[in-house]
Amino acid sequence: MSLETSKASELLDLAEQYVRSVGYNGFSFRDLADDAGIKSASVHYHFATKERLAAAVARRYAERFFAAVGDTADATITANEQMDRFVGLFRIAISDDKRLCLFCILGAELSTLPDEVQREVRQFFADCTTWLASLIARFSAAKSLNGKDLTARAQALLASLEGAMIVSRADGDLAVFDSIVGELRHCGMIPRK
Amino acid sequence: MSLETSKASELLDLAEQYVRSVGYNGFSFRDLADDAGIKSASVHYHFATKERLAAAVARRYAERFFAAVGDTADATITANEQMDRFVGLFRIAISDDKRLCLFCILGAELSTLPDEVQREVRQFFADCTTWLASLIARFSAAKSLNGKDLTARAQALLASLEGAMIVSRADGDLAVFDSIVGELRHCGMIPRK
DNA sequence: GTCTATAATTTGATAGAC
DNA sequence: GTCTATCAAATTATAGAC
Repeated sequence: MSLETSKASELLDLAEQYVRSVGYNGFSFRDLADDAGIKSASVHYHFATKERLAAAVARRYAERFFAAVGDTADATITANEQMDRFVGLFRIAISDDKRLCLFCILGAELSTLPDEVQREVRQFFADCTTWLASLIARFSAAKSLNGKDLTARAQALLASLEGAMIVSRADGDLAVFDSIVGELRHCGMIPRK
Repeated sequence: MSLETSKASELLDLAEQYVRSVGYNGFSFRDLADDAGIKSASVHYHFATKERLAAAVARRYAERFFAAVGDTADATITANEQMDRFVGLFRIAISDDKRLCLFCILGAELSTLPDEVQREVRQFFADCTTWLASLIARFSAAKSLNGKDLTARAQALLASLEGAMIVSRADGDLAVFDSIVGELRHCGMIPRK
């Protein structure tokens, strides 16, 4: 269960790719083991159960995500730039083969996930909403909004981006994602200072 | 395989509920059979394979969906009312226990679905985009938009609603869906004549 | 850390009786 | 139309050797 091991992190990488492609119920320990060049029993040495593996994948994904977008209190980056970073992370996720953002697919699968994984999913959406509300508050156009309005704005934008990945992948064209982002900017859902 | 049979349509009902709750990979023929009070072997009499069952569920769902929203050329209903119908169908889907719109979850699972089901998913999103673009065109605010712009608008709104269901369910509060719809109206993504 | 071997269960699906 | 019986394969997971 040592996440320091190179094999453990390799398994996390592979598991993340699997989840983002086919979901939690769409891959097995054997698929994972084959890709990693070991036996499925050996996967259990690193991660006792599939639930713990998926929870570890989710936690690492969330940590990296928030590390990548940065702190909203960071004064060395403009609100515009930080919003571009945020949107950019979703674009990177969808442009990676035919995959989605991890929490988009886990969110859709929510009620079939083990408890520990469900908690990670809910936590990510909650944290993401908080982060986004805090960023939106930095835009002058949002100066008149109270906390509840900011949360609503944040959830709407988050929802639009998650949905954009699904619609874009179904169409098979990354341009659809870009087109939707363009609409979100145009209508002010993605603010511009 | 006779979809006229009452048992076949009961199985479609149950399968639809399963897919909308736990996805295509989240339930088995035995789960379905138990709920229907028959044996799993008997399910195969009505639907030869899981692929054909899921495809039938998807086709029926799409047919009912477009029948419920009506024809965009129908002059007996205003564009406002028809948009409310459209949004309302998504709200009904999410307010049904902890379920999603069928194509939201199938869209997320896309790359793990059998070919026939994948085709149904792509078809629904394509048809839904066409329908929505045609409706949006009826609003005066969209009079200056060309076909490509209308498609982009339609895809953006469709994506936002699909994502709203995921985010709302993760939060566990239907009010989140309503709040997001409020934002979509406010920013003009959902037009108003 | 990885292996072999295996357990216990579930899966989608088929054959054939009633 | 539904059943019993069964299949082959896959699943998560464990025990114990190396």
